[in-house]
Amino acid sequence: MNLSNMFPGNGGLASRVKTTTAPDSTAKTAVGSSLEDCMKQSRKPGEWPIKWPSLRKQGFKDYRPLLTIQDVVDYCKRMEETGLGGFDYETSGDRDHRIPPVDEEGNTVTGKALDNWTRDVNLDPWKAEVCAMSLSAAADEARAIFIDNPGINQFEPALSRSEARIRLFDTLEKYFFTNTKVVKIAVNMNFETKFTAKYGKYILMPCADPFIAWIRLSQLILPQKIKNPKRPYVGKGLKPMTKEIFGVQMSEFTTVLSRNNALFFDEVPNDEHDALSYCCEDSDYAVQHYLYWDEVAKQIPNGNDVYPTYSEWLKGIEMPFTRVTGIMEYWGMKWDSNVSQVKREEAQNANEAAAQTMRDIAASVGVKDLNIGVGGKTKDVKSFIFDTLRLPAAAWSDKTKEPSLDSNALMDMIFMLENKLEDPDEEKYLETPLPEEWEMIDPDLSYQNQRILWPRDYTTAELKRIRIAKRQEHPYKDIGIQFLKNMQNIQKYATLLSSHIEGREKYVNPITGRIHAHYEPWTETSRLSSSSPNGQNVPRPDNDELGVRNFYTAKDGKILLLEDESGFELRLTAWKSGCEVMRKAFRDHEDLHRKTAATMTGKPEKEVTKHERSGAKAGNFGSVYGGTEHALQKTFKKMGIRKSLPECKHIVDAVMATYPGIPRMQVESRIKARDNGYAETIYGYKRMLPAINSSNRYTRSEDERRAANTPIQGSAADIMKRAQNVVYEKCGLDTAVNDGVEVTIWEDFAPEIKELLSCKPFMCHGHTDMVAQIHDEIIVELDDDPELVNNYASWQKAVMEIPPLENFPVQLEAEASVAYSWGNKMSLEEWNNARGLNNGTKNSAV
DNA sequence: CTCGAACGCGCG
DNA sequence: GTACGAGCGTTCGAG
Repeated sequence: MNLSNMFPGNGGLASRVKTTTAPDSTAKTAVGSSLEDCMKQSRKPGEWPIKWPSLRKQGFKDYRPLLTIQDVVDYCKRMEETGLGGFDYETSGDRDHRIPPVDEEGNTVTGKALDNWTRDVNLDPWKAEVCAMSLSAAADEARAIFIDNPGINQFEPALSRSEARIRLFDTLEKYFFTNTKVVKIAVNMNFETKFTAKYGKYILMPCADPFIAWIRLSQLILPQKIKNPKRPYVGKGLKPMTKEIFGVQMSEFTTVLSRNNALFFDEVPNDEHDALSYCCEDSDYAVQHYLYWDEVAKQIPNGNDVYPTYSEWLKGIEMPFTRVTGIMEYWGMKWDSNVSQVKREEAQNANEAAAQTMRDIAASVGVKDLNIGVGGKTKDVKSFIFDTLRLPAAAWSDKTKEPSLDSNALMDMIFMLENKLEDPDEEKYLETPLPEEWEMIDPDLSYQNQRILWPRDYTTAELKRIRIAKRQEHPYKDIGIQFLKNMQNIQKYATLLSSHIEGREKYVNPITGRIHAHYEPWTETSRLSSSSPNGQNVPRPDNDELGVRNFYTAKDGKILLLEDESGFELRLTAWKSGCEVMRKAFRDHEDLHRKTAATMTGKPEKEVTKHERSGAKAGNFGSVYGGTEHALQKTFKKMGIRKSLPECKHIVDAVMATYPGIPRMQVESRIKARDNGYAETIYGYKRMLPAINSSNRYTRSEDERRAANTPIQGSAADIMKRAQNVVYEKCGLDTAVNDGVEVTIWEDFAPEIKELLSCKPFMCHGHTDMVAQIHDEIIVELDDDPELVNNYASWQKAVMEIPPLENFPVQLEAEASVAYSWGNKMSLEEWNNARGLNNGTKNSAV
């Protein structure tokens, strides 16, 4: 073919590569002089000496189309030779969703509105198709496959487009996705995972996502270049990073479209240079970035044998995990709009009733038409409480010093009114017994002057107690309490309504009837975060009269299987702290909270009450966070329990005395973090702690608590990621087998994982689908088939219970529940009984 | 009118 | 000033 057609005289790809690198004399090093500047600075703790890979010169671009299935098979062989398989999809709205990006007046939208349109129409796997894609076996070369674009380079033109697409993905499944000799590389593989799933295929190991690599590495070695640590990916997409690392300006999507008068990529003629280069560039640079950043990652050692460097951690855990977020986003969870509608009206009525009561109370003291707002916390309401009624405040904001009206403060204000307190600090005097003769004592006088009337001298506390007892009731005590209680109500229902009902309902996908929560790994501890809507903060049934979790249901003919790591963070604390008491407690299936309660009360364990145990439980959890008695007191208040500071201190002390490894771990973690400048998880994720050696005591102790907590919380995240990677892998392997593909299992998996992956195929796309993760819990949607459900549950339990390291001192334990709607779950045993399967676990799979 | 800060609340 | 991690809705005031 005549390549000169693809590279027109001016502005062609080859010339563009030259002009972007050559004239820039400063671009001698990989990322330009600014990087040198970064490295010149004295190394702070946690910064590694990195030998940056030298900039490779961009060669002649060998970009060509593949026209037949045989071409694709042949190129897969080529990728097998190099071991590299960059790939990338171009997607366009399908026949039913080709809505032009115009506003109500017919003008083409731009900017943010255009981004939203693209996301909705072109990037949703339920509304769009893969119209073209590319593959790359090496730097500077790539192959494009045009399915829908018009022109002479169409893939298998004799077939219908849908048939061509199906045949293409079948071919890729057989020779590419399941090929253990090729690293499947995609920038933002979350996206590729979703569209691969659309065609029922899975991206199997080994695989990599350079986007994850360059951000994770930047966090460690180029923190100066991350403007917003909470969104470390901003400004770090493929195009800006390619410009920064390789000095190459990649084509812009919108430019390609407008040059070709196209609204959708599949309208760009495939025999134009634009279509070919745009398509191929992404795969080419996916490969180049992968090779570049892996050189960097290899230089960062990890503190464990399983993944000796950051490179192994990235390749084994973190990059493959983008497949997991992708598959969970693809499936989402079914949302029952009918039930939610009924409950929404219920909440609206309750809310309106509370608002009316509040307005009536205000009117009764002469304030007409009080503006309640949605949540009952407008400044008019605040003014009514503190200026009109003059109710005593219970807490104040640190930043603005304004009185607080959160649920704790409301509870405390009611308590203060009931007990005639004017200041929240007076609460402690209520514990002081009131002398019998209190009525005849004037606490404002002194014993010196009152020898005749006072039988004895009184302590300051007693005098305070008497003063409180002698006080008049607050003039607005009754209506004040009534008003505050209605505020509590309105707050509760307003949150449920706006955040959890309306806030979720608006995300229901019209095609699937499901909510596809978004997941991201960019948290400080490497946990997942979820958004749009957040799928990880749905109210628990014990705290939600409306039962929002029940709006999430299994599809007809399916069940939800919920499997959680029991006592996850405490088990990891037992590992990390080396605490023998804790390890033994888990080994012998003792009740850890009861043990703490026994220390706390001095009672034998079996005499501990439920109430005492729940106090100890809060203390045990608090210890994982480096907690103090102040924080514990707050936690109790949230639980509706009032405890004094000394009581809380007593609980904290009891935890430390029961499990002496915990305070030891806190000290050790702190020392280690001071030396390293970072905290590290079980498999090697590192969190920088820039203030760990700060002279500011407050910020330093913040980082010290993080130093103790991150290895626990982050290790939990690492272990969940490994488990979910295995779940994705198995579903992909079994699905491929089901498609008649011969599969092999990636050699680098640990032996126990290999064993679990190689059991008889029983999973399948569309029948055993991972739909959510909530930090210690995996939710899958399974066919309502007892044999499948029991096989799956015990298989996944085995995966979740794999010892994280050799000779791991604590056994992980996973517990399975089954639900038809999320809020109504039963144990697997209960479900089996309900299905008449008393000896449920027929374990043919494991 | 838009945007960010502050607050408050849901989750593990 | 006193707990780790996260996202979202409301209100309000600044620009």
